[in-house]
Amino acid sequence: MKMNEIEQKWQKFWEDNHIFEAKNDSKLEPYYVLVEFPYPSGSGLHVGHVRSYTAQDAIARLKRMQGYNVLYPMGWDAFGAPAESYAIKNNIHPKEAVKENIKNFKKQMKSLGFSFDWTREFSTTDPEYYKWTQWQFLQFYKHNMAYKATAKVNWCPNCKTVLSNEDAAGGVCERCQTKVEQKEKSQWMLKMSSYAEDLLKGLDETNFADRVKLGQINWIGKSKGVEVDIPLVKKGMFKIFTTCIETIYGVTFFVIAPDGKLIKELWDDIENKEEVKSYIEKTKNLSNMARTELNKEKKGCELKGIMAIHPLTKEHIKVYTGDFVLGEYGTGAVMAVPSHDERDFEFAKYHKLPMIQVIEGQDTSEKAFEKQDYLNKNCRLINSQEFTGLTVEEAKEKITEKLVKENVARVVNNYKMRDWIFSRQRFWGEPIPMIYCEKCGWVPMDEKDLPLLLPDVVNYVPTEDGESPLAKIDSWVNTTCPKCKGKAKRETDTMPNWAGSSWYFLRFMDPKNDKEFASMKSMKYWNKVNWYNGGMEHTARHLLYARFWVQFLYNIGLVPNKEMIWTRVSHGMVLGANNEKMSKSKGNVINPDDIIKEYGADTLRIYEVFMGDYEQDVPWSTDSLKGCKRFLDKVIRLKDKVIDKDEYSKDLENLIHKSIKKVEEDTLNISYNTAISTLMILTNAYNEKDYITKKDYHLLLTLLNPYAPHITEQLNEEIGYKPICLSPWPKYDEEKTIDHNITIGVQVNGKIRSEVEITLNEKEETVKEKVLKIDKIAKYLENGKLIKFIYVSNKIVNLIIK
RNA sequence: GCUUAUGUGGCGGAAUAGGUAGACGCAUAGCACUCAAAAUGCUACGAUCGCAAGGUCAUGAGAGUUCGAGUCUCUCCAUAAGCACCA
Repeated sequence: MKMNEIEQKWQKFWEDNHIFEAKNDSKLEPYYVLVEFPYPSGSGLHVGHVRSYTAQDAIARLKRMQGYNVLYPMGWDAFGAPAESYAIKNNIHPKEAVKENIKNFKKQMKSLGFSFDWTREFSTTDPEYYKWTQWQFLQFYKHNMAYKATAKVNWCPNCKTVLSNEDAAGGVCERCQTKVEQKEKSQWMLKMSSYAEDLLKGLDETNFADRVKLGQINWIGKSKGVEVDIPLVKKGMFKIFTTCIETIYGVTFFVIAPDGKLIKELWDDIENKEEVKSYIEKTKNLSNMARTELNKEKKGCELKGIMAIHPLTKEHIKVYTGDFVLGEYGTGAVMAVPSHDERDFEFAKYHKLPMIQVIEGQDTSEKAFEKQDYLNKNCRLINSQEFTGLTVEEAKEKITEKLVKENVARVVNNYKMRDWIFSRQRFWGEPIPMIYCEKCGWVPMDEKDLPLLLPDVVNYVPTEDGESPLAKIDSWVNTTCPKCKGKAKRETDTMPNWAGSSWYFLRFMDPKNDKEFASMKSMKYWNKVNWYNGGMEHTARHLLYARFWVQFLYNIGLVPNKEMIWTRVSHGMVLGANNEKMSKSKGNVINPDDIIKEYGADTLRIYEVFMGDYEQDVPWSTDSLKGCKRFLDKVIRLKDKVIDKDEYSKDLENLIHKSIKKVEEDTLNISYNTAISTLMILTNAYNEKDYITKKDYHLLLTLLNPYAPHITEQLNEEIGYKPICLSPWPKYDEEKTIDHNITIGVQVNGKIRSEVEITLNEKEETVKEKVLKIDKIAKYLENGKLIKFIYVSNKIVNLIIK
């Protein structure tokens, strides 16, 4: 039988017998294995996809054999800009393009024999699915978690289009290389910032890898500090946020953001309005990149007429605006301590402002003495009235205490994480189900009218002023207000790509439900995603969005757990043979179809997990792939050595039990490469024998099955066993994995000189006796005296000889 | 600049409650089989000195702790990814 016939035969068998279909009403323990569902691009499945799908497939198959009711689903994350660009270019409706691509992806996946439960398949672009995405958006809105606000977008003045951060990388438009501008647009926002603390705390209820947790923590960016009221000489006040309250006596000016609310509040009292206005204008149009170019010189502009009062010394202090202060973070204003902050230092130098050193330990005439250098070094305060002489750490506490007591400050936390900008000026996304009525304002659509379908239009190009293409379709835009029934217009922005992927794992638990996005009963049964795998690039944002979404649903009582994902693992990329990212332009792309055709699906699967550490990037090597083919060929040839005997060969027993243990542990421990090498060792051991028993062979095939399911099923059938996919995973006997005779190293003065064979847990005396009898060791003893005999049970012998 | 990760043969990588570094695979070379090739099998394969026995040096660099360090501590260096004025 040819390889591809074997593959097709078993793929058909699995499908015909519904082997991989998960049951929602099972009595068995559930196990939910999830891989990030792909964006079905026109270029087809990437060998990188194959790597993670194979890895997770191995887990799914193993867990199934262990008797779990395994859910291993697959679907499509098919909204997004690439599909839209493709559609514009080829003049085809994205819906059609997506359909084609999905078909191709699915065919490729099936040819690899992944054990997905295809009965649960869906695409985020299915109206039956995005109906619920829209419905959930309405819940956000109804619980005051969605609001409209102006936010900056990347704008290409040449293409007349809004760009994503990715497309605006480096501050230029990816398509035409024009400099990207910042444009203010009114957009829907989700109040994610209010979940910052919960998202941090929730991490304790997960089993994410440390580096994944860290990614989440960094993205949330919590900092603890003090918010201080700063009164103004004339009238009013503003607030500043600082994490370094100990430097408050070093304040020589204040800086407020040019882009925040604060400057507008102070506007009336500003005397040099023209100058300030032109500064604001100048910074406003700069993209973030251009702003960082100004890094060297801290310019900015004094706010004449505004004079602040130092909260402790009561001195009068100047106020500036400067674009290094961000309107969106903290209070949008900072206290400037040039002696102890590099940015403030440069600003002060530029404006020739005074500096006061308040922490001892370093000269501050040339550069600031910053917190990373003075914290926890027992540095003491100077020039700080009654706090002089205290350590930085003491002063932090005492100064805060005083300010809080005087009721001019509060201890607060700030987070880098902002609210989620939820609008996209694009066609190919979920329409936001909101309606604007002149009389009633923003009104949510009636839930029973969902889904709000994307219209079939011919032109997907955004409008001249950056509105979504939907804005051009009058028949779609014009509607009636659900409240007053008067004339109204639909929101024409669509949701971001992240929306559909924020809850898809819940839908997989109950994909056909047309009453709710998923029933509580199903979600309670499946409980949590046991194992979630995806790329490193998604560990920060996608995971954070998904967790936020789930926590919100939990808080309004719609999901059973605050965290619905238990373990998250991130895989490394598969690079081209030249160690660079695979790309068409570099000509280093490997198409899995070609590999399957030439070497077979099982070979590709084995190679993908054997190629290296799963969490690290690895370059492609066709030579190594051939080695995996050789391994499978060896397994096939072993069949000629099989004798009809239904027990393990005695001399293989120990190795067999060790192998079961190791393959099982490694597979569930993301050490796929060593699981394969264990199987290679077992195969080599079989190969050295003149014959092996049927049972020996069946065992090898079973252990190998999660990785190479086709050929193992075939060989297994040929020796007369029932299908592996219907058989249990073998159990190992701990007692039989133990080696009773072991060889350990013998060191002289810490250097390996010989070895000695001992029995397990052998007593020191007899080991010593044996060691001293070794010729080589005896020789060392002739030239010196044995000072000390070190024996670490079952590990090593070390003789100290002088 | 900050954060994180990673540095082990010609290559991908094994090995961490500190205990024989280089498992497994690839590449390479020699041999066997063959008219030949492929496939397969056997042997060698970190560097270096030596005919050999054996020795010396080796896990990015340098120190340290230890009977013993790829693994622990400190100081550097390099590479990659992410964040980039977060007060």
